[in-house]
Amino acid sequence: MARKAAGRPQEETLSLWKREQALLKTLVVDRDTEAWQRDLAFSGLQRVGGVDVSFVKGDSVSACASLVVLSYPELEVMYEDCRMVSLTAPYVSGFLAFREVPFLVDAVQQLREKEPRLMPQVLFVDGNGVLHHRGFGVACHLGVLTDLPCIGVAKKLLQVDGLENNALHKEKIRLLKGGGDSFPLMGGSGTVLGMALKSHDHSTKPLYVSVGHKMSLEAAVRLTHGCCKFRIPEPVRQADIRSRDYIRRTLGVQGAPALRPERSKKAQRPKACPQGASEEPAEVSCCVINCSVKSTWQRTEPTCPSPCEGAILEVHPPALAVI
DNA sequence: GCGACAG
DNA sequence: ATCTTGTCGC
Repeated sequence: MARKAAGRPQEETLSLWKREQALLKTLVVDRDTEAWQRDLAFSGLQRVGGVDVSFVKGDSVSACASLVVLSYPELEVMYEDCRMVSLTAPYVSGFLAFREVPFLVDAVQQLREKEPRLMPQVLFVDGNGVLHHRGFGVACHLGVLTDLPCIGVAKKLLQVDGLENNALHKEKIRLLKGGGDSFPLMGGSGTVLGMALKSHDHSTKPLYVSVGHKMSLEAAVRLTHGCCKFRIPEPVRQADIRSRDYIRRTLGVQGAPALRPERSKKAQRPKACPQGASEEPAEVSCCVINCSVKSTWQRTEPTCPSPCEGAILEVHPPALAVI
């Protein structure tokens, strides 16, 4: 049963979301905080993570959230966690995080509790970081809430603060010679918001890299290039492939195209395969912990008839918003 | 009516 | 994000 998309949020909700973004934005660290980030070979970096959310085609509510961890520099998958989720917030440009980030935070929290040794040292996020309407895209949001270094990687240019995908921009793209070449994306205020990166030699379309959290733009661009076997950085690419595959396996061969949420419970088992122990991946329990952030959407729209002001009393890394 | 629009 | 097969090229 394909559920309908939630409509556009009320203006009041968008105001609350903007306030939350403004508050959390003050916690973003846009410089290198780890030793490996300043090393030319990234020595000390062993695990890179990627997250993604894939959707069920006729359904804008059912989706698969995935978190993968790859070894660096080999880029082999060490950990994979896919789970079906029901999205409550609609997609609104500029507010992507309110739709997807609660489930990604949950996935990181699971990993932190069950397999802390596999915690990635940096997370690649499908979407922008500070290259955003209000300087706080999904990569910043996830970074602040998890306290992990994050890199925003978008496939299309978000045209904000004077940035335009115009003829001049396209010409700059055409002038990129080989993989690793990039040019700065300067906002109207004179600030460099991100970089357009040719992720490998034969890629026509660039990647738009921006700082998410706890990492400089220079290191973010260099590491992104270092994680690209193909156009899309391998951590995000694997998260995407595996989440889509998970949906196909879960909803595919059943005959009836109807969604069966009860089946997903059985399938909720992330596999951890440290050091290729055996062919059979170790089972990891996967109970969902309700200690992570409730989305503002869930707090205000369906459940709170009276405006609960979305007051945030306390924020600290990992910055978990508390009502 | 027209352009914009991360995922 | 998703709708969609084969096809052309390295």
